[in-house]
Amino acid sequence: MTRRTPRPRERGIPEATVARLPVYLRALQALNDQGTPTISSEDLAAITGVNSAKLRKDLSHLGSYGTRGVGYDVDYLIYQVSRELGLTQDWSVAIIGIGNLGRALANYGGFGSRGFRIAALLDADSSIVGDKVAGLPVRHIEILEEVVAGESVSIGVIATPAAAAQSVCDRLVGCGVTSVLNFAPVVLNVPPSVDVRKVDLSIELQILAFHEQRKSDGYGGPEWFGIPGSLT
Amino acid sequence: MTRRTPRPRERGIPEATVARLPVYLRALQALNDQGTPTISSEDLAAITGVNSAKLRKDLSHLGSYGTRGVGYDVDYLIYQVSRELGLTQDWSVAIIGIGNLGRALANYGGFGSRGFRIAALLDADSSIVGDKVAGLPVRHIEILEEVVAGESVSIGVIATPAAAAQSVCDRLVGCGVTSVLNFAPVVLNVPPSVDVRKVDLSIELQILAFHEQRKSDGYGGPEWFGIPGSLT
DNA sequence: AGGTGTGAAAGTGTTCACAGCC
DNA sequence: GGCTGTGAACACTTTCACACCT
Repeated sequence: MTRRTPRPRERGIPEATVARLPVYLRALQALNDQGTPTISSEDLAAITGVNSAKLRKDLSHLGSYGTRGVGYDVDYLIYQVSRELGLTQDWSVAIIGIGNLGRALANYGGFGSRGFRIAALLDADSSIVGDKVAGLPVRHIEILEEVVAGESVSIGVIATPAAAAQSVCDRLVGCGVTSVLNFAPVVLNVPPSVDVRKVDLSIELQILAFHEQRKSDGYGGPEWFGIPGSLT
Repeated sequence: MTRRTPRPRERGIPEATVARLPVYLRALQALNDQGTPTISSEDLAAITGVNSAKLRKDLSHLGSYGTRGVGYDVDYLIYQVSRELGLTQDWSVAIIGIGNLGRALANYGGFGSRGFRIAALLDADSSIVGDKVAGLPVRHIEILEEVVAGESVSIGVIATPAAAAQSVCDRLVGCGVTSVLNFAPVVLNVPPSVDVRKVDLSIELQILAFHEQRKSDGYGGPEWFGIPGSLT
């Protein structure tokens, strides 16, 4: 039996692990930039703010890439994590909605180090269509399907007002986009084959407010101390 | 024994529940705007994209606010959820780093319906200090401590370049801010009493790329169908 | 000695299914 | 009849602790 790419574990990296791999990757790249050749799970865990056992278990899902008594080779681990995350190929991204936020996203140069290419900017407002933002022309949303096909867009970033988000999403899905990053404050309805991730400023603030309230509440005075992990 | 506010459950709403309450709240407000007086868990769950049992369990952590055979009173539930999230009081927010993103955040009017007030904008770049953004003057980061005290800031939003984020965070923590929303792509080091939430564009894209890769991989063809919940 | 990889235990979160109330 | 609230089962995640390798 021959297999060209020695696939580590046949399938199923836990979602919680996937969400942390980018954090490890960033730390590893920083270590690499400063010339560190190897790193122990203990040290990398400290840098990324996780428990070292968790880090080792996370990495073990990719395969056995560490050396006992030594640690992990930074370069090699960068390669393995990148590969697992699919960053060895380039993904074309379209940003829809070039308001304040869309502009900020377009200009956010380090859009994840490498692996992503902002391929198109789209907006419904004719008065900004044709403008250049971050070196790219804003195109009219009318030709979304055409642009998605022409640029092989595989990830759509929705930065429109809430009211427009679902219909933009439907059109993206309609022309084959199966990954969406949604900044509009609405729950998007999509078929189960489509992945949606949501970034919602006001939700984050509300979660912070909840905890902030607890801190200054009557609660927690007495039992605050001595309960390890009562905060987190 | 007298208690003015009838506190539902003495303590400990699960973190996962807290993260969903803002989503329910937004849906409830939309229902209220369109005049819907009551809603069942089934219907609210459909709108917010969760399982109805989960929704009921989430709400049960706040108390017994539903009516069997009927559903939940929209108005009353809005009040209870808002109160639990601490939105009955106003929180002052400072945004540090008024680049593209900071500007977008400052202009993002519906900053969580109500409950939050953008109290200050700060930046290190003297050439934009004094400019008005979203009706507020940009002030110099030198006077951060003064501004935090003067405006009673309780939530700091870090929208600076990565290199500046930790030192800005330290200064916020130093003058008593215990809630931080971090947009800079770095892991912030804070004492355990401080809550940090992170919003990271490139991490979200990388997670999407991982799943996108899996979809177009050799994997998943055969066992794709018939496994309920194999995605999500 | 030093540090990875991993069973096993503990902790969290989700879903089912139904008793009980309206 | 319809719908909430919740015990119990299940699934996922984290953490511990240590065997095993270098």
